[in-house]
Amino acid sequence: MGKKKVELKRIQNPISRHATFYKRKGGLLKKAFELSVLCDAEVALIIFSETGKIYEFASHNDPTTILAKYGRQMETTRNARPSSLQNTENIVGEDLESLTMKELDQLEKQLRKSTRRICDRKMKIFSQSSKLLEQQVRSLEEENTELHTKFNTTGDSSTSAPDLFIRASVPKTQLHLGRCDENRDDHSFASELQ
Amino acid sequence: MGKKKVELKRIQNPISRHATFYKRKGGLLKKAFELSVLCDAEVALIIFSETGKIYEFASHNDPTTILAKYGRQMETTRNARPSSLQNTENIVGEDLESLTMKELDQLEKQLRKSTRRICDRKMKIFSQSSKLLEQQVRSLEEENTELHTKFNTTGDSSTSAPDLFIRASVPKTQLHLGRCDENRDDHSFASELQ
DNA sequence: AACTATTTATAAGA
DNA sequence: TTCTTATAAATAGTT
Repeated sequence: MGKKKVELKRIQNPISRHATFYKRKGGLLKKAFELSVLCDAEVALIIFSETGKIYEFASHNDPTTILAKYGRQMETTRNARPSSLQNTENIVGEDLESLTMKELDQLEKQLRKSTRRICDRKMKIFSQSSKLLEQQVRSLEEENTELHTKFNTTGDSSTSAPDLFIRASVPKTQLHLGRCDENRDDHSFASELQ
Repeated sequence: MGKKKVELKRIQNPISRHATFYKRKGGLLKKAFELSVLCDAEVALIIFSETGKIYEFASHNDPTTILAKYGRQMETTRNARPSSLQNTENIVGEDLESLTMKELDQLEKQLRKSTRRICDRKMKIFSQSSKLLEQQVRSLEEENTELHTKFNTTGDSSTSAPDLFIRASVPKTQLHLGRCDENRDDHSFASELQ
């Protein structure tokens, strides 16, 4: 729609290209706005110029929110994908660019779960070792007391001092630790999308 | 551009509204495409119809990627905001809708950091208690041995058994645990946006 | 969906 | 960029 019909290909002359960009950008934004008003539709439009300048239009919410909604919709639409999620471990830090939001979310969930498992495991190891150590202490104390009684000897004060300190710094309630991150929120990013 | 000039407001008649949506949607998508080709610009357009149907156009990458890029750009643009991040604790689980991607990212980082701190703290407490318990065990063992030697008595086998088990299940290397989640990736979501 | 009468967008030029 | 103008495109109302 101009004095001449234009071919649909990249405009070679940089001046013309920029001029056309300026005009058509305005037209596109205007039409996006009109569509949203006339038809009560949700519209998000983002334009990057060659120089990286950004132009946007969003009808109802901000573009990010609309993107989120878009991402959620896509979840249900895109059914079959190269299923790269089976061997999750290999993906991390590598091929993230090619993953959908849903896949990234699943990945994050798995990583969180793994971290939690590791943490749980470490806590369990500690908890067990503590239990055994305490058991050993009790056992030795008993034997010790027995020996003292048996031979009528008085206990050395240097051995009972640390015992008091331990009871003060590690109360029984702290030893029942449960999960490492029991308070984490279970709501993942994608499931919060609106 | 039609037989009559139209007022810029929601079209009341649902039939007309839908017809107009259908036509203008096509026009908008076409123009978005043309702009991207003619001017070599990156364009992302997402349209939701009243009925929730989704229509999209994305020039270079998929809309998600372009919108992610948009989000990153916005970070540097949007400078001053009602600064609700000072009292982070109050936000979690409440007002998330109103936050920008950057703010959400900061929030996530803080939560992760908090979780890590809690975990670190728990590990430290355990580590210290373990150290003290081991110290106590050594001390008691010494005293015990001393007593046995002193009175020429043989040690009870039931007290030395758990000791062996502990050494087997909790090797020294495991006791130096460092951070609870030392292997976590430091790359937050927003900083990965391209 | 198709058909036109019109309105709008915009290419080229200043 | 911004304006002007000739022309191409889009589309409102109708079938």
